[in-house]
Amino acid sequence: MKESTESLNFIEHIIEEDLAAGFPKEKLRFRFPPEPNGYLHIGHAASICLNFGLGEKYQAPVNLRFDDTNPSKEEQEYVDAIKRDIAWLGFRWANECYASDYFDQLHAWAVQLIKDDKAYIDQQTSEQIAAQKGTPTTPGTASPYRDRPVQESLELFERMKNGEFPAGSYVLRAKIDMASPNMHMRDPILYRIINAHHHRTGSKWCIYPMYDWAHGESDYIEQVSHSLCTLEFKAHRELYDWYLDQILDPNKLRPKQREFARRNLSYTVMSKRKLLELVQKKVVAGWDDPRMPTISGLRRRGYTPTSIRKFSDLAGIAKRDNVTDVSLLEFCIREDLNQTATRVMGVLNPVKLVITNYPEGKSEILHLENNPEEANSGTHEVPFSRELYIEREDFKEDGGKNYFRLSLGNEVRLKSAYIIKAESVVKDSFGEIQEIHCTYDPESRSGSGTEASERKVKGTLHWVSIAHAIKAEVREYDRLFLDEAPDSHEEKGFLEFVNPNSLNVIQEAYLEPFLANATLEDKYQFQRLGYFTLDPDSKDGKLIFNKTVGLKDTWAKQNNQNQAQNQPKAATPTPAQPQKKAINEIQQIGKKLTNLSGEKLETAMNSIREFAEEISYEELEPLFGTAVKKTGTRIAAMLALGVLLKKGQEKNAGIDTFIQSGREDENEILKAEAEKLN
RNA sequence: UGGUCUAUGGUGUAACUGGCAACACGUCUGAUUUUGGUUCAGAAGAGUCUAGGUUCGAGCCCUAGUAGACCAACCA
Repeated sequence: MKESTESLNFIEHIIEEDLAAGFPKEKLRFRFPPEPNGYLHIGHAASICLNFGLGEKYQAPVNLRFDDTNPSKEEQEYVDAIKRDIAWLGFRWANECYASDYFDQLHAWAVQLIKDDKAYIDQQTSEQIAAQKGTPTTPGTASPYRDRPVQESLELFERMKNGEFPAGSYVLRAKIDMASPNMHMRDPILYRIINAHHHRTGSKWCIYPMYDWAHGESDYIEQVSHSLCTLEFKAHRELYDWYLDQILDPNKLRPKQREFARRNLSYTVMSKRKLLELVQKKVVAGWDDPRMPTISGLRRRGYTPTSIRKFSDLAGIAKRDNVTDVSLLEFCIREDLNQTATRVMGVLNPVKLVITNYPEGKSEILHLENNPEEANSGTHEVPFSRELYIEREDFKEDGGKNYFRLSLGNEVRLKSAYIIKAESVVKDSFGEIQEIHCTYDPESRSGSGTEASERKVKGTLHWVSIAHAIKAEVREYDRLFLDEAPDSHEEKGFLEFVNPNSLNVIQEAYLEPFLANATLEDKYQFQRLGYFTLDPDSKDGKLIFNKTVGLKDTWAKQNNQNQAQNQPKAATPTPAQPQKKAINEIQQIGKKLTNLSGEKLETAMNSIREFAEEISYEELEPLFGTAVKKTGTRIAAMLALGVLLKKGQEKNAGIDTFIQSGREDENEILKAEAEKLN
């Protein structure tokens, strides 16, 4: 159970308020309403976790409802994928519903609307209707068919339903208000003719309800109490309510729509249309490509339901535009996998290491802890022998003092095995290292309890025995886009930011033999490298592992920083930061002034004086009116004024008043500066 | 240019009916460590878009700006 001190998001506040106002808790009901026209993504996870999370929190039913009102875009494949993803996330829906289940009811209500003279049949082209709609700033004009007699509309609607007309020839429109400032209220379309096979109703219908008509009424039919959707539907709310008003039985629950901001993730895109484009243009291998932000992509990549739910929880729900840093998602998966993943060893970029004093032909079985984070996780066996692979990056002939890995003459621990010392290298004619020759300390075997085994050495390396290693393909992934928000550029399409190196395939990695029995469900930590999971492309005899996410790597970070520092200054492109105006700088610095003291204060005041050299009196004058409590800004203004006066600015009434007010202020600094100018 | 919504450290969210701006990620130290992981201890970083106002007191209320988002599909 959650603690009562936990902070609530604004949706939860609304529900708590409703409850406090007397809404019965047992009538709470939610729904998640996807359109089956694409796969679910991490943005949907926000909505799924919100709705189903609310259901769990209040013990309320949550329906899964497919908004399947447009047969030309929707497919059974998507229905199946969506159900699979939600179930995988660990949520259980109360009912599996379809808007198409309500087509008969919706149609009956539409007929009633016509009879009530609240709807009419229009027979203009979509262009004509669009033109009459007006713009957000100018009112629309009425359709010439707006006052068609009720009986005539009724007959035409019936004939539409019977398939007597071609697609696009007639529509049913609500009769609301062509002058409404809300475009959605300008006689919106309720029904249109579509001749396409529907994944559930087949060819029964050739007229299909529009989203607004179907959605709110579906909520009503299911007696959903809180209909939560994303912000772009805010403007639809008025129509949602209008439709409800037409059919509402006052004895029944009236659903209410509330809107929250959709969740964006940095370095990716989050719209089904764009994701579909990536699939269709073969930028990625499919909806479940591990680089995709889809639930199925993340699953294939190795993300767990726990991590995704945790992410949704941490990211929260609010109403402002956002781009959540992907590092938060990565934190969530690392946190989960650190607790649960089995530790193994694998070498991705091998170099041969020979232990010269280890008997040829000998091998032994060592034991590797399955998970140091979990006390009873046990161990598994790993073979050791004279010839091993280690990572090429784990050896340098001369490493330097910050290099904890293997270098000539230095000792290092082989994880769960022995301490070794590098003695020499064998190179080919290009100078490339072929073999590293070392000696080992036979007394130092891990866990043997000997004094030598307890010895502290700086570094520990992972390794595999060449004779025993199994081969596997390993796929490493980088962000799919190079830009933090690839679809936020007006002049460039998101595809221009695709990262050409988002996939790196290692054809032949060497893994400890334990991994031969890996299953798709298993999660591994390749020690010192990251988390990996088996890809479904794996076949008998050919293992393929996906890298879910790397371990945090402070060493790599440190290296990158050093490299950046060593680069000549001209090569580091200074971001084209628009130069702030001097007056703004002064305001900025001034704000913080009252929090500073000593040297910092001195520095700040001096930089204000410097910036003041570049400003005009006209720019400064408005600051004289700064509220009394904003002392910092007033000090800054006083300092700047001092500079201007020194430069020959004439005193005037405004200046005198400002100086006088400063002299009378409680703040010592302000007082002192004002005195100087008096 | 009409309507609607939003604005809090680098990022994402909190802050109850006005009462010392909090948490997480990220960043940076240091300790521990047979994973340069984990864990632990700590630090820096915002005075809440701007300017007024109400108030003993404003991130929160009021006014006026500014910036961004959404709205004119027979899509959802």
